[in-house]
Amino acid sequence: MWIRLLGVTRAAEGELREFLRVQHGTTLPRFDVMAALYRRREGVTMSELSRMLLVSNGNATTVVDRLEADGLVRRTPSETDRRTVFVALTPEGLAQFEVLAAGHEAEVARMFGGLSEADLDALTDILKRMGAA
Amino acid sequence: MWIRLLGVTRAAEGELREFLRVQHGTTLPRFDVMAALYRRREGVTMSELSRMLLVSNGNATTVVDRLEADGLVRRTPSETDRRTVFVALTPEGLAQFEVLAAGHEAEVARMFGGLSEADLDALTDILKRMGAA
DNA sequence: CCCGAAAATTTCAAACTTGAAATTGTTTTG
DNA sequence: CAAAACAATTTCAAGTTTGAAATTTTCGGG
Repeated sequence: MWIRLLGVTRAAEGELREFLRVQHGTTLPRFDVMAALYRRREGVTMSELSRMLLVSNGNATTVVDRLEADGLVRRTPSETDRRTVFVALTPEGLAQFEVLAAGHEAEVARMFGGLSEADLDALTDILKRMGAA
Repeated sequence: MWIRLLGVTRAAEGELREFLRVQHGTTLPRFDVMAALYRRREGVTMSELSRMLLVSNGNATTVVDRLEADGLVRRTPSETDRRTVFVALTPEGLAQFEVLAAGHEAEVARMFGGLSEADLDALTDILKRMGAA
């Protein structure tokens, strides 16, 4: 079961990676960061970001560094705690992400188009319980 | 659904990575390669290996390079086609993998212990159909 | 107030990963 | 047969990822 889960996930990730690269000239980690920042429009701290994406702090730092250099993301120091930094999408980042997201959505739908509603529901339900454990 | 699938898989991968690192001083990619070679005891070509693991050829090369340097894996040139190379576990690799595999098995069982037999069957069934698509 | 523990982030070295290009070898076809 | 197409592997540069160490800052107890 675990082998199969890993296989399906890796194959899907590979297709998404390919899609983002060929159609949009970007990468999966960049997309992941932008998606997290899109869901939390008001901005998140670096720690929150790495927890959301299940990656290390150091990793979040380098991806954000690159996005910031490209003007898609902005760092804002906290007023109340000089250790923390808030990260948020810039207007350019927001605009670019909305294009990406539409394509991404369609690509995911295409990849899992073969599944019935019942399968999707059953799968979501089981995964929810797995995540809770 | 996709988000949840990715989340569950990443979390499980993270736990396995941690387990392999702390308990056995090795890494997930090394384990993956050794597991593939264990399943195909007679040896596989580099191309087969990267197809089995869903990674690029270049990636397979570097992981095998390291395992070979550690004496866990052996490269043997093909007699009939001078382009291809067969990779297989050495006796040391085999012995080490059997220890790793026992721990890995227990760790996977522990991680997914909360699921019922019915859930496991349903999940396996759906994943099987997804993989076929 | 001050010191040590804890927290947030960055830095760093090492490993992993990708995709493209280069290398070498095989096969097909004109 | 020779040239072109195809195949297997490695090399390479760039990016990703990790976990540990370093840095800076906050916070709590003495």
